Amino acid sequence: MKILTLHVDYINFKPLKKALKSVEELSEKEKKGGSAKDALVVLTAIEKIDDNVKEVTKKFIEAVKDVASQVKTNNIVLYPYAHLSSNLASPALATEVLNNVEKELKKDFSVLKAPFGYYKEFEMKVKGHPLSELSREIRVEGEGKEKEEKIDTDELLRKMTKVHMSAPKGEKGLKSNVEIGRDLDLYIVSEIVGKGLPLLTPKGTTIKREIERFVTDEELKRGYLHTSTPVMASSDLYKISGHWQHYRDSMFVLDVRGDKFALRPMTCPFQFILYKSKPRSYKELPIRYAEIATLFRNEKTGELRGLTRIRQFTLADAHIICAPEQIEEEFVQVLDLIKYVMNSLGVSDNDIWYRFSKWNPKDKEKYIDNPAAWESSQKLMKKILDKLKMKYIEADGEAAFYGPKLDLQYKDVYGKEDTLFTVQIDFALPERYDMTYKDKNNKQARPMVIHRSSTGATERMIAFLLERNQGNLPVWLSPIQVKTLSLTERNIDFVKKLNEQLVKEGIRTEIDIDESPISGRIREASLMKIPYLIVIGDKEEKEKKLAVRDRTGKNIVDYNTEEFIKKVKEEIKNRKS
RNA sequence: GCCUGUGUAGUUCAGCGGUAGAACGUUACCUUGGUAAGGUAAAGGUCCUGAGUUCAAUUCUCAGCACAGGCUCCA
Repeated sequence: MKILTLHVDYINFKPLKKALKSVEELSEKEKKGGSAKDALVVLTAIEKIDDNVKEVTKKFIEAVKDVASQVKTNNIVLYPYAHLSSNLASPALATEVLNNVEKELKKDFSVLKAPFGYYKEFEMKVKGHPLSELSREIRVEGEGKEKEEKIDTDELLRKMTKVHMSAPKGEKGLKSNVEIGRDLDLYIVSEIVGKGLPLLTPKGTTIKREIERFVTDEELKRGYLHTSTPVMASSDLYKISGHWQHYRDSMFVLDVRGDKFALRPMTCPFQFILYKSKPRSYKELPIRYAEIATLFRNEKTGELRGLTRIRQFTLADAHIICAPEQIEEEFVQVLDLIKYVMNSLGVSDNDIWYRFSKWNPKDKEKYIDNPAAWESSQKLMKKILDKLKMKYIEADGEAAFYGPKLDLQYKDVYGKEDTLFTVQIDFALPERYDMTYKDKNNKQARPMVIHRSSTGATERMIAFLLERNQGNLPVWLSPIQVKTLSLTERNIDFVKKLNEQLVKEGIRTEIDIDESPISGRIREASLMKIPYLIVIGDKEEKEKKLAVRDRTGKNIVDYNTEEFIKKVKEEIKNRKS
């Protein structure tokens, strides 16, 4: 990076036209240009090698602070000035550095930034004292030619095996999902992978898969159409909805050969594109698009926790596009689905409460400015809730930026509140995306959209279930459903054969043919919260009976093999909790 | 992002200004048992990383990284 600092009596500038195609449009305020008095103008050229944004920013701030303190000014004008270098950075990198630098400078100075990527007219009067004109070259150490990246394989390998799974006990000594996840071998957090990116083990993955299979099958029965859309898209896609403007800071932005892309933080626009791919008739509505969607949100570091708040997560997401007169019925249907899902997963009404999340008319920044639409959609939601005689609390300022929400809230073992499910009525995005259909009178009409999740984020749901049940998952969700243990060496063959039979029936199993005493092995299996343990000794082999121990340890019952298989399969099928 | 705490064996943790310990787990051998811990032995460590103080740092100081809790936020 090269900078030229000028201490001026005044500077005036005004953008005239774009110098770069890919550059963002200016706000009305920015179009008018800017001016400052008694300021330090920092003409700045960002170069290709400035890709270590953090370090470059740090050095830049140091340099500017140094000069500013010498010339005794608190006003900084950050002025992108390409002409200082012949080795310029990509516009994306330059923008990133400039934004970052601006943010940091604002902590200590009054900062004015001239727009990047525009031809600008400007005039200024430089004071002329010895320190009024200075140039600096900002280099991060080890950069440039010497920047052969040194890879310390040993260090990286050490980091790779470094697992952090320690957490305090919650209220009443309950274990958190982190502790349970560690003890039951469900997931790990590896330092080398990165923050908020847990790795599910085969056992953890089993739980996730079962939940997602269940909800997919149920949605298909209820008329949802499942889609499969990309996990990234050009930033333009998110600009239409306003997500880019609202949430840019918590999106993962990528430079794809000079174009700006982002990993998707939500599914809406993708499914809207599918809707818009051809003209729609009222006869097609409602269209219910669903997707088990992998989403990415660059949450702030302090917000990340266990499986409840992570940077990549999976949402059983859906968007119901319907005519305004259908919205009430669809909303009711969504609630019915959620109730069904809750029931199947063993989430009771005592675990959660309903929050009717409304906008805050005073917060113009956060919410789309359309008071009439807000009032009418909130009224509609309230009407539905009251009609269903639901108990809920009202919360101002908790709505999405595009519409009111019904959130199902829960508390984790630490007593912290979080959202498990959410249903949102959206009046705004259909308009922004210009979604239409032909109504009965062959007139263009505007649909409404319900955004909803049927299990919430799968990872968070798993965390909730683990904490709620302290690891004792219902049989259908248990990673291992039946474990068979041999009492002596003589029983190993029988155990193996029995296990094969169980596996063929679609039961998830493990065997333990260890030669240590049975009590220790029972203990080990109990700690893993396996629903059924079968011990096979000579007696069982002879009598062709299975000695089955349930998770409570209180009942040890003899079954014949067929009976037992039937029992377990039925429990799985009925999702008995 | 802010505040607080933590980082030592695969895991959970103890410990200490003079380069380390337990339990569980792992492996081997012994043990052939009846529903929550059978015995013995061995292997396993850059005490998170970097800088500073010091004759000497895993230990003290600072910075960074990661994890956890609280705040804030959550499309």
